[in-house]
Amino acid sequence: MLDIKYILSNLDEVKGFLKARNSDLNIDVLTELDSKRRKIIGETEDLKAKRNEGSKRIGMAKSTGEDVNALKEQIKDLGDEIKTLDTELADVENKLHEILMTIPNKLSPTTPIGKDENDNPVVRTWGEPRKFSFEPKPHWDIAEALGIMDFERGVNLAQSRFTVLKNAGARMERALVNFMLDLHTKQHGYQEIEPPFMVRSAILEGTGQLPKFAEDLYKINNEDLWLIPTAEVPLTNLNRESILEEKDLPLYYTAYTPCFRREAGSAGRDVRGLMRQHQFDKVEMVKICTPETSYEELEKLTSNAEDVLKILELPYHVVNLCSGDIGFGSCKTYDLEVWLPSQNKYREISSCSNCEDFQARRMNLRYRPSDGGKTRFAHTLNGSGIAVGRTLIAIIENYQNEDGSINIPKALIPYMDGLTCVR
RNA sequence: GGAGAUGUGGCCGAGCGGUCGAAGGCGGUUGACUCGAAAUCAACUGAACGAGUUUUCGUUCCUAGAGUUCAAAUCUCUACAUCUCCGCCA
Repeated sequence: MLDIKYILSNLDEVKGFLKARNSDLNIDVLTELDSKRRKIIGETEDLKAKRNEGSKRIGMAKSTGEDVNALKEQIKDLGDEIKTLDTELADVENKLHEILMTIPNKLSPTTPIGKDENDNPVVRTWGEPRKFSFEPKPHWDIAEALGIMDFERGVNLAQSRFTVLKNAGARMERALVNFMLDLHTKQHGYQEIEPPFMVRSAILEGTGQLPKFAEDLYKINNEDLWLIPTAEVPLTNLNRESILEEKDLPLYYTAYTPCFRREAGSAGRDVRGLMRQHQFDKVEMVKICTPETSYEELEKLTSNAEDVLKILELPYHVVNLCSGDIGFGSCKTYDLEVWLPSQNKYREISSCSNCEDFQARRMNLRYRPSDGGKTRFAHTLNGSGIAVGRTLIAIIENYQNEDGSINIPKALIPYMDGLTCVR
């Protein structure tokens, strides 16, 4: 959520980035609603001050045994007037809040302007795509032949876009989770968290998935609980509604969780294989820091994610998401895209974002500066560290051999009890 | 799931329907004392919103929401959470 004061005093700027985001949201109503709000607050506070004073006088009169009926008569009607105004005020504030909650974040000056994913500039590239002496197969062919993935059984147990991992496949998924968590906790300084996998609506509003993107989420029947679409949600909300001390910042959190997404609107995309599932595993990284350091922290966060790919020796590149492709709550996002030989292109495997104070304002996450000044909203960042299922895909495809076996990346061998090859 | 108890500021803990943002303590900050520290003493010590913006004034917040009243931390109702006992269960 953006600060209403910021919006009203920078209307043109706000309209500019709405346009850059391909949003046709009309924010002119905000001006009117806000002045209406101020007017009602002034009126109701005057009345309340009058009532408080009257009530105080009644109290004093009563203690000296005076008759208070006349005084009561004087302020009797104030209560009704106040109630009417308060209701009006609540209406206006709800309307205002509703609109504010649907306005996307502003953009960093370093976020390129562009229409869609084709306009995302490549920032850097790491590694060389391997030259195959044979036609590389897609991961689903290899994995099914090796008996480490069962797509039919996944569908049978749940529905399409669910998969069963078996034997070395299941084992490698677990190995990757442990490898990533060890890397982030031991090398990168993150605290390991295991959060709830279901959260309340207010929590999803805090990070921005609600109210706008309910159709992407799974909701529990008859309860105010939703399955998390990413660990970003519980991790970022971990310190919500509190005032942190600057000396305790930055906070680094990492967690492994399954993620649940409806994938509404992606019909027909990546229907084969493990690429786009309703349930997938992810190791997430979240940071809470001061405004002064958040862009520096974004660079570090991104390189923490890159380290996973470097150590696993998977070629990738980093793109800077343009204004038309960037997420609702992010000011700046780097996507890591890993090389997939069967598709002959780079595919998203991590997304690292600086949300500045957008989420913090929604969840009332503040900190007190060391100099004792006024409380400020913290900055929040999140990044995949990284998507586990897609890493498994990348390993299978990049490490495949002509005979259908797959080598295990060096760094992963200890996590596989010394297994060097799945055949 | 059933029965009972409880829910006050960073923490502990008072609080008769009236002058309570809330006694007292702990913690924290600053100052005094000290070569320094500890101890001691003193002062200060929540947030948000609105108006003015140098000092200020007003409103709201005692788990959340609703109600009674001129007035609610204090009374009523509902929800949620915690604790104890019983049941069930990984």
